[in-house]
Amino acid sequence: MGKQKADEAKFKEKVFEAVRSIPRGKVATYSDIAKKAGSPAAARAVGNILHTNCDKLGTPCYRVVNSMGKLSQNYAFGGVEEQAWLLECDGIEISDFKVDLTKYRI
DNA sequence: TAGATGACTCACA
DNA sequence: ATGTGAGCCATCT
Repeated sequence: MGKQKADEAKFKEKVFEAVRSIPRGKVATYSDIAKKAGSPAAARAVGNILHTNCDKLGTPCYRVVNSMGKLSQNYAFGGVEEQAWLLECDGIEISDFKVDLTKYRI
């Protein structure tokens, strides 16, 4: 029967799945991921989950940016420089550590 | 167990 | 247009 813990774990899994589902050359916002995970208001939780896991090998968390298209301000992966580099590798143009959501947002 | 934290977002002044 | 405040959800201590 539905345990609360299982539900939370599922949310986390969904978040990762959503992040992994971001096509190459595109980016998504925390709100978008949260929406896909089933909780449109869990943008904050999404960031925490990615931070706790930071599974950059299986989950391209570098394709996740905030609503302003700006990269993580806090310590992530190894610095926004790393994230910007990875995004550029995907063909996304970065300007002042920001991406054009009108162009690259899913 | 409850309280505080944070890779966010929106609304208002 | 810029700055501040409150809301929301999962994780950590």
